[in-house]
Parts: sequence; structure tokens; C-alpha cells
Amino acid sequence: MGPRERYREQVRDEVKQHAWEQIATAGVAALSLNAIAKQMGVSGPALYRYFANRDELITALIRDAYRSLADAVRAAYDGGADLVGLAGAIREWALVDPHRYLLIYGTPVPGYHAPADTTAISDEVMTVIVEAAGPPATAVRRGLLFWTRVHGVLSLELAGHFQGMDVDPAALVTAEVEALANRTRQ
Amino acid sequence: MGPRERYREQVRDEVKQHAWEQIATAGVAALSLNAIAKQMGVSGPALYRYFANRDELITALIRDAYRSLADAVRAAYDGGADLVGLAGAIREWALVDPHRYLLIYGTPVPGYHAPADTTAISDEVMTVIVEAAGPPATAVRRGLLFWTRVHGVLSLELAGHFQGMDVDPAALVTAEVEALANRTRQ
DNA sequence: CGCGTTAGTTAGAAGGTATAACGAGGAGAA
DNA sequence: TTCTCCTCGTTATACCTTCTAACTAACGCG
Repeated sequence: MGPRERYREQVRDEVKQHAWEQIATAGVAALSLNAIAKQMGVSGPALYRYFANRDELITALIRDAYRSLADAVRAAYDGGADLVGLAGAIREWALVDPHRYLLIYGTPVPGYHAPADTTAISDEVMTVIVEAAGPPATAVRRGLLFWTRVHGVLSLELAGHFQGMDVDPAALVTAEVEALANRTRQ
Repeated sequence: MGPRERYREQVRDEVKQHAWEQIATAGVAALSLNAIAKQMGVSGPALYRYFANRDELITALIRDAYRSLADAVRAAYDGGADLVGLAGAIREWALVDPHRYLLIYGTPVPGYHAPADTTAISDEVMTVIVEAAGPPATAVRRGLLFWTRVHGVLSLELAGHFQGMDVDPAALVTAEVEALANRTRQ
């Protein structure tokens, strides 16, 4: 990789870093290429050398978010976590930057279709979950239920729908996953 | 109510109707006062007589959405539906216009805080669910779990995350709610 | 050393929210 | 009935956004 490409990657990373800061404070809707350019001390159109348009930047961010989540889940599993531990790891990851979680699992951007490689990373997460969800006969089913239950609590928590409701989200997630592990009927 | 106010309400309703059409096709992010004005054959600024800004329009839409959901849930309950029936009614309501459900339970608009009356309607929904979730001792808990489970499946379904995954969302919701009704441990 | 790619610039189109200032007309009061 | 005032819709404008086009400067590569 020559110096040209290296510089290019460096700038792309810097753009994404600023983008994450904007998303963390005001959500993806407020993401502005112009504002990022201003922060970086360049003119607006300069960024179009690095990202064809706003969607391509968001796609890159989504890919990175999936990658980060997959790594976190994989690390927890390799560290010996069971389903409850996995759920905790996912929740911790989400709480670090709620908008990052919502970028993946929140309201989809209209007209946006995830490229194949992001769905591949998504499958990677699911694979780990299913692996942790044994016994094999019902692992896929249990993995699916794990996913919907954790997401059910987590997305409502992140969206602030538990506000003033005397709910302990961490305990709720744990209880839901434990109930999943101990139940007899599907 | 004089003719002035009546006309005012009429125009507000017309604006909201166009707004729903836009949201249904392109999501709330693409909601444009300007485009609505064009559709109605008036200039852009004319609409600011009826809605102080874009946020106020969205607030009105959210209120209407909550109202509609509460009515649907209430109607199902009065029609003799149990928890499974209620879940089905909620899902049906959501599928009629996915963006309407996501407007309420999807990624929150940054900086937006729901006014008290919308949370009151939201409580109304919860009250019906808890009523249907008896016995009283664990009704609140079961109502909460009902909510998180149904939302978990529904939001993933609406966001298209089950695409190509061989999942029957309707059966999944039913199974989750039934498991909730038949389980012994919390 | 020079050629060619690449980065960054300014200008500008198209479209968005929102405010200000102005003219026209209907509702309601005298 | 007439007069007054409020409300509505208009245009003009400021400022924001994404994104394209055309040009210049500079840097890496052969």
C-alpha cells in the first residue's frame, strides 16, 4: 500500500470518527457531511473524494458497528460466557453508544439495503449465539428467541420507553434469557 | 366552534393525511413540509400557520398514532381477546403501516421529548394489557414481559431483519405470548 | 525529471426549514 | 350595513443541506 492509499484510509477513518461523534450526540438523522468537513478544516465537497455520498458513509458506519458487535459477542463467548453472559455483553456494548445499536437494529433508513458483507457479519453474531444456545436440536430456535427477547428489552430501554416505570432492564434481560434456558415447552 | 376554527382543523387534518402518505412511502426522515404544501397547491410557508414547525407536526402524528393503537387494543380487549389475541391485534395494527409503529416505538427523534398527553395514551395501552394479563399478583410483570416480547419480534420483523431467515413472525409472537401465559417461574 | 493521477478549491443547482413583511378577504361587532 | 381587525396566503429572504462541475495545485510513480 503506497502513501496515497495510506493517506486515503487515514482520512476515511478521521471522517468516520467525526461521524460517530455526531451520531452519538444527535443521532444519524443529524449526520452532516458539511459539518464534518468544517470540523476537519476542509471544504464540504472535499469529502466526496472519500465517500461517494452520505449513504456510503452510513454504510461504512453500519459495517463497522456490526464488526464491533460481532467482536464483542465473540470475545464474550471465548471468555466462557453462557447465554446470560452473552446478553449482558450485548447490552453493555449497546449502552456504550446507544445510537450505534440503533443504527443497526433501529428504524431502517428508507430505501437503504444492507450490502451482503454486513449481513454476513450479522450472521456471524447469530452463529455465536446459536453455538452458545445448545443443545443442537433446538439451538436455532433458542437463538432466535434469545435475539428477539434481548432486542425487545434493549431497544425499548435505549429508546427511553422505561422512563419512570420502575423497571430494571439488566435484571429483565437476565430473567428473559434465563427463562429461555429453563423452559420445557417451545 | 366558528367557521374559522373548523376550517383550521380541516386543513390540519389534510396536512396530516399527506404527512402519513409521505411517511408510509419514505419514512419520517423524508417528511417535508414543503412537499406537502406543493401537494396541497399552496406555498411552503402557508403551512406554518397550522404547525409551528416540523417537530410540531410530527408530535401531532405521534399523538394520533398512539391514539389509534390504544383504540385498536381497547377494541380487541372489549371484543374478548386474551393476551394472544391482543398480540395479534397489535401486530395487525403495526403491519397496516409499519412506519406508524416505528414512529412510536422505533428510534427516537433526537432532542424530541414526548409531551405528557402522549405518554398518558401510552399508559392507556399498558393498562389494557395488564388488565388482560391477570391474575393481579403478577399482572404488571406479565404485562411488561408481554410488551417487550411482542415488541422484540415485531420491531425486528418490521425492520426486515428476518429477511431470508425462515421465520414465521405471527407464530413466533403467538408462541412467545403463550409461553408467557403458561410458565411457572418468573 | 516530467507525466498523470489525485486532492482540494470555488461556484452553483436543487431542495429543505423557517422568518419577515405585505396584501386580500372574511368574521364579527357597532 | 358598514367598519374594523384578524387570519390567511403570498413573495422575498436567510441559512442550511447534499451533491456536481470545473479548475488548480501538488505529489507519487515510472
